[in-house]
Amino acid sequence: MAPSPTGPLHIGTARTSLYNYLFARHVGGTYVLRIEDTDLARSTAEFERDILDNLHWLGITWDEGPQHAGGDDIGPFGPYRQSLRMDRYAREADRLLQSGAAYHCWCTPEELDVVRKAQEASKQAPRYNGRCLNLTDADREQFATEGRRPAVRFRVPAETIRFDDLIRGEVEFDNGLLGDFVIVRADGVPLYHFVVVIDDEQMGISHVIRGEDHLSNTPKHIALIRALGYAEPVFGHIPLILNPDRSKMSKRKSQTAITAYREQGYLPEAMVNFLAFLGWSPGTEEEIFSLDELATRFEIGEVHKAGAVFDQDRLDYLNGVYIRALPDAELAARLRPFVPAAVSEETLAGVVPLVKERMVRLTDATELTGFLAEPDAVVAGWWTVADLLPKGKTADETGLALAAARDALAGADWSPEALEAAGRAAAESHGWKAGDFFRPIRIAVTGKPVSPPLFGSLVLLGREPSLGRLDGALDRLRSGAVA
RNA sequence: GCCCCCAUCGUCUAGAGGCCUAGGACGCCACCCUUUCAAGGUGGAGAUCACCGGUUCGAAUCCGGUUGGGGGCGCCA
Repeated sequence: MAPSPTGPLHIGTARTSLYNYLFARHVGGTYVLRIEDTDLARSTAEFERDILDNLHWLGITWDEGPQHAGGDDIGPFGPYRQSLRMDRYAREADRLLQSGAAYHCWCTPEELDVVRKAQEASKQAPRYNGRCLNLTDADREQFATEGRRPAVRFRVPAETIRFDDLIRGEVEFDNGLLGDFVIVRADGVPLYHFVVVIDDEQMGISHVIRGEDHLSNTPKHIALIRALGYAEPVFGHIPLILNPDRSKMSKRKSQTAITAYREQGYLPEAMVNFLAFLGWSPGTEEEIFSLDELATRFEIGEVHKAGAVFDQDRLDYLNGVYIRALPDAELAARLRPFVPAAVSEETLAGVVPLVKERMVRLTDATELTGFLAEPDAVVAGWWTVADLLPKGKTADETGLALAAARDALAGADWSPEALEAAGRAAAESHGWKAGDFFRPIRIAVTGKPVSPPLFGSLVLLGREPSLGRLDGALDRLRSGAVA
């Protein structure tokens, strides 16, 4: 797996990492992580940290590579950061230059841009025109005195490249259609297509599993591999994750950062399960799998060829499934970062059984437990007198009912069972349906028409605060405030 | 423009010639349960398997073409 720290861990990169992980674990191989940070201008330590942290969060572990951001490498073929391997790339570039498989190109970006624009305008394939292929020494001297620095271009042999893709089977390209591409920039920085091939060889990579967007880059890599005399790895190109409009999933149209999902309260187990099924299925009707189970079932050859739309509804459903499957104590621990600090450990433990079946994301706890953390005045601000009234009931009628409810509850033991018994008895003697009777209580205490189970909520809030909120509601009702 | 890849319900998918009058899940709708909302249960709508040819006794499954979609063609990765 070779992420580039030019942005936070992307959904697509996470899924590619996952498939690599599952494949490696399934076949008992060695999983290597390499940081592709040759683009110094865009790579940051912060993004590297985000990528490694979130990979850890998902439970994806690797055998070789930097284990933590800024940490030491593990493995015999390091360093595993490309920025630390520049001398190796320079040596290989020299070899190619020596053999004539590569040549210096003195064209400036501006000149290349002009050519490319012209090609596009005349509906031609945008490719290098080979201008620097047959330069004389005088030409080169001239360019040098102009202050130009040459880039290194690979002379792509015009031949048909065939390879057997793990997922797509036989694939064939005509490299005669390709232009010579740059492998080392004028400033000496080697480029992706070049370094990836060198590292794969030097790190003993046997299987390259990556996104389908690299399928048409593969013939370039194979040409380079042959020119360098390397062993050819096996390639597997997995389908892309798509925006709802079926284009490649992008930041512009979808939420792509794993961190964002993490911060919104998605569970890593749900994320992994969801991602694994975006492009693969075990061929049965089972759908809930842990990472380990996935690793034992996963077959790279079963991966689909077509892209898969990222369906947030399905992720939400899976997240709910995983939340409900968590033991209460475990859920409480995971909820801690998402509930206000004002909510005590005891209250949190008590609230878990009440909210467990009502959550899609961990962040839902903030909403569900707000009435426990906020002061009375804030909670009172969440509703109006009109909200209090059950359908078809007047303010006066509701005031009478709420007063009766308040008295009944005040006279009961402060336990869910006793409160419910008292509440139901009061509702019956008042002649109201339980649902109508409980509505003003619910709103007065929790501030909202939708809440966790009422009597458990009352117990969690406590007797005095609960009765206080009921009294406050009664006052507002009696003062005739119409809102 | 050129090259490559792909194509089963809205979405994720099962399906590797007869088991398919195409199965499951999400979402949607209805009902049940129910103190709200969920969760759960039951049922339902939803796919002429992109289209057209061909092979075959028989095709969603094999072959060809068409159409549609996607990806690539950077001194980004």
